[in-house]
Amino acid sequence: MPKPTLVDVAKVAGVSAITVSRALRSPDMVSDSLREKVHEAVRETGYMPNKSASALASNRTRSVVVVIPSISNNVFTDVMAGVAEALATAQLTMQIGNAGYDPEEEERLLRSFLNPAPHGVILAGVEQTPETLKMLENVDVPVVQIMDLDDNPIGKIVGFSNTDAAEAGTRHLVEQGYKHIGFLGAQMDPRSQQRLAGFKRALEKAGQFDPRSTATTNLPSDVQMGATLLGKLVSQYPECDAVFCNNDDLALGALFECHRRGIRVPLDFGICGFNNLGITGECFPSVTTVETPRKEIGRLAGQILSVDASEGYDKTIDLGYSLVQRESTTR
Amino acid sequence: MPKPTLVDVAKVAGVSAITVSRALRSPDMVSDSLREKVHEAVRETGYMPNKSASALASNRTRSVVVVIPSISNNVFTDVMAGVAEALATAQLTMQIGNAGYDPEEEERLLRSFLNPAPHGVILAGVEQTPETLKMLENVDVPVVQIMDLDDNPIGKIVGFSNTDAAEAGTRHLVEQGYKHIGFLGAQMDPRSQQRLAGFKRALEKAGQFDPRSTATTNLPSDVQMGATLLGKLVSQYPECDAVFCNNDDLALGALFECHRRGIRVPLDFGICGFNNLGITGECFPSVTTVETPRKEIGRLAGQILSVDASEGYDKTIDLGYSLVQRESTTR
DNA sequence: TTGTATGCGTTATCAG
DNA sequence: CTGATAACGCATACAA
Repeated sequence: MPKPTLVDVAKVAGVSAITVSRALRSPDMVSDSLREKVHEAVRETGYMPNKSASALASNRTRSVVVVIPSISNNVFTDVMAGVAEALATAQLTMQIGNAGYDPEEEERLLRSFLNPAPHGVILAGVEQTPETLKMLENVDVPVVQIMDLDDNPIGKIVGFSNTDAAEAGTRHLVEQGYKHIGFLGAQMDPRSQQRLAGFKRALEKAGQFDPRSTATTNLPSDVQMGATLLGKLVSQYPECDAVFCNNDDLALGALFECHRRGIRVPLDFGICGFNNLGITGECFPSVTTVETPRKEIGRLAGQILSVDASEGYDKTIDLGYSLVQRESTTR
Repeated sequence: MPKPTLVDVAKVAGVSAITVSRALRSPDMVSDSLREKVHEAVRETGYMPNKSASALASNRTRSVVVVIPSISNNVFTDVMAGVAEALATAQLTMQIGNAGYDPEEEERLLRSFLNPAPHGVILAGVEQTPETLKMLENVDVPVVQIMDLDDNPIGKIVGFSNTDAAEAGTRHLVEQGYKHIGFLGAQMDPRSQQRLAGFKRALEKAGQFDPRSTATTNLPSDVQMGATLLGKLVSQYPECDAVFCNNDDLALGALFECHRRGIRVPLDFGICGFNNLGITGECFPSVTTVETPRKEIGRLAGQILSVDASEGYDKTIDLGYSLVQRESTTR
């Protein structure tokens, strides 16, 4: 008996196909006795629902599309883990798209993922192309944006203020008595730009901003780039005695470069990272960083899309951030 | 005109629906003139194929299922990136499952992913449950196993010898003159066990194996665990003057712990990691490691599943490994 | 609460 | 090379 279908199960249970369908999807629309019979028949036949047929008939899939900027960035794998966790309890699956920090690619991916309509969509940030917005509207699918805040999200948005978070990290360096603080940034996407703005704001408030203080690139962010950018920074801004880094990768690279150059951290030079990606807490010296609730963001986004009526949630949800002070800024 | 279908396109092109279908899927079954007309009509209408309908009718999807042991392990995100790259050119998508190093969970995931049948399946290692094997056989879907080697793969297998790779790393430590070499291992899955076997083999060949030399745990592998395990190792094996680590995370943790304890690397203590995850090349001192061709493995697995007849490929493909010597073992 | 009829958009099959 | 017709397995709308 190859691949039992609803009809096969129905025959075994002595009911109609639609009753089986209902017993599985909306158990309380079916009487207790029939529900029991149906479940029994399902077990007996080894029935597995055919997702394509279901999607075709209902014009909806049971999967949530998650389009992230980078699959090799641990920030987003943490988010994905959170999403997966939330979706699992609702019997939903996750369809991942890797947009490579490119809104056009995001659009292309969505175009291919939107037919038939998925159960929901999770997107990073608020920089969707106009075409993307139109598509999303046409399909009428619930959307959750993440990793940022906005007063007018497509659907809902859950994240934190990148500007405020970066300001807090920078302010911490100021409070520790560093006088010439620089900024390291790679992969300068919109949220990175916001962090740069937060950095500037903190220094301007402290009256310490110097135009030579930022070293950035649009190349991908990694440890090596952190070392490179630190070199660039100290050569263009020799008085520099601390850095706020856009990302923990860069902070580690900066730390290692300091080791190589014999610069003492935190005594001569302070380092603050961003995200709290784990390793910053273990290296020597350990690195101060701004922790972001990545997994929690993913989980909440997944949760919102799991429930039928997401009306219980605010349209903008700020999950905040927190400063994790460690050795690299404690002198 | 909401959601144009094949029929809509067919009307515009003045042909039948099935011709449109063919023009898109098997262009050379259709005359040049009609093919042109069809493509024109597709553009005009903005047609996007409905995957559910296609899957239902053909009983095959256009997506490749990839079940990996951990989504937060960069080893596997590198693999995924490779797979995605290969599939993109063949208009295939990737469906990811996160099995958490649990064959039973792998089985559950596959069960839900196998109806309707995907275009192909990629699995890590060779430790599938008997039920998984049976399911795979019933569905008759092409399977590629990765990250290991085996003479009797389910379908094809592309990877490298974990045993040989670990032996090479350990032998390198021997050759550098270290006399009391230990092993650090977390998340002791089957491939980790193979590496442990390779470690032992190298030391036995050198006549240096000591039963106190291994510190392992089944807890997840991360930098912190590397530090913990190093502590355990030196307390149970005080003469220890080098470690081969099952993973770069552990190697970094060991390195940082050496810093904290004032143990000089590489002078007093040698460290060799596994995988070459990038950061090992940037830290201070940089860490020797055994490089594994993760992305290439993913890419090749994706490629094999992209072509109709994968007969051009051997059933077992060994992509090898290579030792990357750095400062942590160079004295 | 349960069942009947019908259609979802595509592809397989078989004719022409 | 092209087309007509019939599935594919399930869910929606309505009826009972």
